[in-house]
Amino acid sequence: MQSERFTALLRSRELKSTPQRLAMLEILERYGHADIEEIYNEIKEIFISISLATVYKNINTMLEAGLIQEIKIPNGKSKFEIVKEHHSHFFCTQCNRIYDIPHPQRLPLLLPDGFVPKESMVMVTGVCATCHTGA
Amino acid sequence: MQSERFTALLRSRELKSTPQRLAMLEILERYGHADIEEIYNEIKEIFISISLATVYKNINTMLEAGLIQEIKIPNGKSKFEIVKEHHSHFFCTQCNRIYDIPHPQRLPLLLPDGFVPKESMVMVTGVCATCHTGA
DNA sequence: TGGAGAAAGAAAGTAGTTTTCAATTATAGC
DNA sequence: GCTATAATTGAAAACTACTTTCTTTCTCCA
Repeated sequence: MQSERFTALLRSRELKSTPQRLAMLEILERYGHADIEEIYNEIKEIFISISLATVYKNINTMLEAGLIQEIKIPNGKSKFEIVKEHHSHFFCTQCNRIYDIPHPQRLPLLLPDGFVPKESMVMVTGVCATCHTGA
Repeated sequence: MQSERFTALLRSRELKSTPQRLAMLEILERYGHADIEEIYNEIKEIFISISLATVYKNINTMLEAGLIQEIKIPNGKSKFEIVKEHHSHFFCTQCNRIYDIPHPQRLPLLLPDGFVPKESMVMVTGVCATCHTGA
């Protein structure tokens, strides 16, 4: 079953596997990228009395565990995604959707002497194919 | 005088040149990158009774006018900077400072068919020279 | 330099997020 | 499977960041 995977994922980071967390991960996987509001609205369909505080707490717990990551959106609310291979993001300013795009093989970065890079993030804004072809 | 420049800058975007806005621009220039709190604390030294609402309103006004821009910080508060030539950012996770770095000449991006890029942002995290050499 | 319109300041209001605490639940060990 | 323990949940209150409203003051063009 699907949730076995997420249970294993949670346990691998010493987090308890609760139905609420499993549902959140399932939603994140289905959406690809979702913000707090989207997650809360979706999960309420299953757990009618879930608290928004639980959603926030689990987001923070899973962020700290490195299970999910935050994507800061230009002039918008943060979205979250399950951590996977390193990639870049395309943000469509028309439909507000986020798309994963391959991360450039080599970012030709010119860092000043002594600067030690750890991670690089690329965010491209523009218009996606669906919006552009006027669908 | 210094403020003449900022007055011209504000007027070029049809914004009135007020002492508060001039001070904010001066602070932004001096800091390079500053968050709301830093701006507010600095400007209070000059305008003891300035309202935080004024700072927010001016930030938003100048953002909309394209005079300044927001930099979203991984796990941190947004910083603001005066708009200048396109560049990338380096965020030192040790001292929390932002550094401007040259934007890669050519970002080797692989966008799906039909996607039209408009802007690209690169954020590099790591440790800056000052922190790395243990200064 | 007078007046229209914009901006400032103060205070109240809103949104988003975190904390607290009692009750419940997951899981490791038996 | 059952139990103990520690973590998680939900509800409410609290907190922080930001915006709105309203009145007063300021900018700047005629």
